[in-house]
Amino acid sequence: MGTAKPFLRSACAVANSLDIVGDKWSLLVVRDLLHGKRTYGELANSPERIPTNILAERLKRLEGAGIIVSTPYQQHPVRYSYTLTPKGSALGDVLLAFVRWGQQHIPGTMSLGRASASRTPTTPATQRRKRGKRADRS
Amino acid sequence: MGTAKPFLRSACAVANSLDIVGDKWSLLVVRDLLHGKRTYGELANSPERIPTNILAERLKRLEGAGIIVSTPYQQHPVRYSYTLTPKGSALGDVLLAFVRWGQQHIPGTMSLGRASASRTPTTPATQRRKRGKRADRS
DNA sequence: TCCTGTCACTTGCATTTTGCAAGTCTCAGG
DNA sequence: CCTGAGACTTGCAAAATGCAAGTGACAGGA
Repeated sequence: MGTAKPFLRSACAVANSLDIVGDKWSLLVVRDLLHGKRTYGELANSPERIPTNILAERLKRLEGAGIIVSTPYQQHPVRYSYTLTPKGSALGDVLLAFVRWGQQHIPGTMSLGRASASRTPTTPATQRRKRGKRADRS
Repeated sequence: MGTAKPFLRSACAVANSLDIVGDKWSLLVVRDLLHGKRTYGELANSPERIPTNILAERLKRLEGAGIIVSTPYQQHPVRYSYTLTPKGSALGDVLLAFVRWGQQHIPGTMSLGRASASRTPTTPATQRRKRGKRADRS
């Protein structure tokens, strides 16, 4: 008997993509991860101020969807470091499309850093941000 | 001088784009419009079956955002025909990025028609679908 | 004329999903 | 012991979403 409902809404790639990352926060988390952020705190401190409960839920969802992986970087209070899988990194192209559209059609917006794409002659990768600006000495 | 808060969440182009089309339905409406659908009924009959109240609201929102325009094609019971503005058509690139990502990473998905982009050597535009009137009771 | 049907929306809720604030846990430092 | 920071959880109140049914204006037929 048939594979039980393979798709949520239809077989359309767009519809299915939106079922995974089609909300207001998921792609922003991916953007931050693409920019090198790795911890919960770094993600929570992005300028958009994602509510912490939503961040926690999105991280679980994205992991469940194979877009990110979490690896413990500390044991006792288990703490995870989040990074993109190839599937997640591939969303860079989508991000880039949004950046281009936004910059072109929403006055005043800008791309805070680059969104990494296959081979695009934009942003000469001249950005080097020191990580952990508040590297607590501990 | 009111502190004209220009941005909802931040100046990031991605965040602002998502504030406009970052929900589960808006981009599907744009997709259909890009595929040539023009009336409320055609949009409502897409395979994803968007709830009619949401469709009505999205159309208003998209028009308010300058992504679509509605022109009456009939007077007495005023009926509108919806079409994309250049700003809306430009979302084709975002759609295309989603299609590519979906096809690559979500097994079984496909692009129902093409999403129109600048210059991309994909999908030789070989689809011609006639609008059928019988949809229910199959 | 009256009845039926279609198209394009609206309205009324019930269910979900956000968002905000505050709380919990664990460990470090003083 | 006390305070504080990091990483999450929990508790709701406030939207947003989804479903079904309703409405208004005709077109077409009996």
